[in-house]
Amino acid sequence: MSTAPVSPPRPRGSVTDRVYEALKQDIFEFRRLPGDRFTESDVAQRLNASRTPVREALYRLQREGYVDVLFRAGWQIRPFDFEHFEELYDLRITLERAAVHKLVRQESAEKVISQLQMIWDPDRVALDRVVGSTVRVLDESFHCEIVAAAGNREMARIHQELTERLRIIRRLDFSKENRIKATYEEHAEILDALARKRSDHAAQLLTAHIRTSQAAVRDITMERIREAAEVLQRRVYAGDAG
Amino acid sequence: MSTAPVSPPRPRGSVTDRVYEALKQDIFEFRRLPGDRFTESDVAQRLNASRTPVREALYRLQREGYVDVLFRAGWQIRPFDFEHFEELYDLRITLERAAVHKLVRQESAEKVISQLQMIWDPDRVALDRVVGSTVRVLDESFHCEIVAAAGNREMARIHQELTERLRIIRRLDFSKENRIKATYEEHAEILDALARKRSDHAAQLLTAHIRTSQAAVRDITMERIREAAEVLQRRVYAGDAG
DNA sequence: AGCGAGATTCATGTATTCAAGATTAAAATC
DNA sequence: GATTTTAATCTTGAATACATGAATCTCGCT
Repeated sequence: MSTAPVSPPRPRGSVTDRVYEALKQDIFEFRRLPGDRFTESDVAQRLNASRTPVREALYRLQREGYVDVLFRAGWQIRPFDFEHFEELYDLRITLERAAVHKLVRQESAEKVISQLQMIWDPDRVALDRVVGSTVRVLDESFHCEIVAAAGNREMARIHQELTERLRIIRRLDFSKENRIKATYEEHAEILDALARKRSDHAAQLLTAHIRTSQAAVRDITMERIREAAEVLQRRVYAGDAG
Repeated sequence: MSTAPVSPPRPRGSVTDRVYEALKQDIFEFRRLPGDRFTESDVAQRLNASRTPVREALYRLQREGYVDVLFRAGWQIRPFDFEHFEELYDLRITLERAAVHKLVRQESAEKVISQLQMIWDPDRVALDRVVGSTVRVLDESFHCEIVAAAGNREMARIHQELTERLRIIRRLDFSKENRIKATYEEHAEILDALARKRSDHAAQLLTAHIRTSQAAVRDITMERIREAAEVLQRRVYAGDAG
């Protein structure tokens, strides 16, 4: 017993992975809307796969909270539940606050912090040229790297999952330039506090930073969902629906 | 769109669920040891099922961190990684501390706290008659209910998962009577602090409580695993192995 | 005996088929 | 016309069959 693993893990290019990513994109791009119902065979046919990998992908998405299975009656995109998103944000704050406090006690902290400071120096960046989608990716990695650097792998994993689940609404935050500018400034402040080992202050700034983003997103989301629904509706009436 | 779900969720008695529970029990009871390798067909034959539900159960267990799939080379019980358990404990502390601070601000707090106080009053319980396995269940629900009462469902869900994953080693904590007595006293103290809305104090007590349990478990676990391994070995030599 | 090439076995990943019951539509009745 | 009954359809859950490639074993060779 206790033989070490010898072969590589599941290959990246599996059908299951492809279906999983495609479905997730569909949900993220609002091509499937909260409440929409569909069947496994539907998805299988659309994505040129059999039901087996489709089912595996759907179960993964179910565990991650994106879809629900209705016993012998198809699947459903989990309806938007804003209270739930609020709770996700809350949990994110809890985790990142804890991470900050852990981080200042790690030896590797300085290195990570100074690396992040290179990226988030508002003076070195042409703020009016920054693209929103890029900032979203950078913002995600800012928060994830802070948590990862705290040294608790499980915490980092949960936080990573949270980030994925919040992505669907968080990216709306970077559609306005003032939010982009604010993000740079706030990140710089947080890093400054971290560099000085002022973990309490850093945690406080981080909390405010996330809360701001949370509030901004809350304002925008409903509007966007309604827009997407209208576009789809129009497509349906024009006879262009699948 | 937006049709409400009409049929009940997946029935409890599904083959997948049965296989899932059986495998988890095997792992918890040390009938399958960390490092052990096995195949899907093995499990299917043993549990009288086809490979399909076995695979679904295994993937669930994989996501929860109990097993690994080796590409085209079978499955493996994830080797014991004590650092990882330490991290799980750490995360548990983080979540429960946050929950305590949230809890004192909830209106429903008083009710939950006084209910728990009924259970964990050391004066009302014949401590020498308490059974370890019962205390473990009660202890789990003590911590879970505090987190649940804080009002963040996602936090409660993650905490619940943590509890499950730690169960395999946590139950070893209640095999000695002094730990049982200490558990009652510490829980009572925590509840007292909560009732007085001293969340800082409660968080501090809770942290110490969990750390104690963590240390006690750390001492016992290795010994137990070795014992289980010896028993199995003996069975193998006696020709009684499956 | 030690070693290596090739065939074979066996593993998971995927596709297909079968089963049971929920949904839906039609038909029959009041 | 409204409502109940019934039959056809459709859905997921589970079992089985097939494909692909890794691991292993055999057999011949040095």
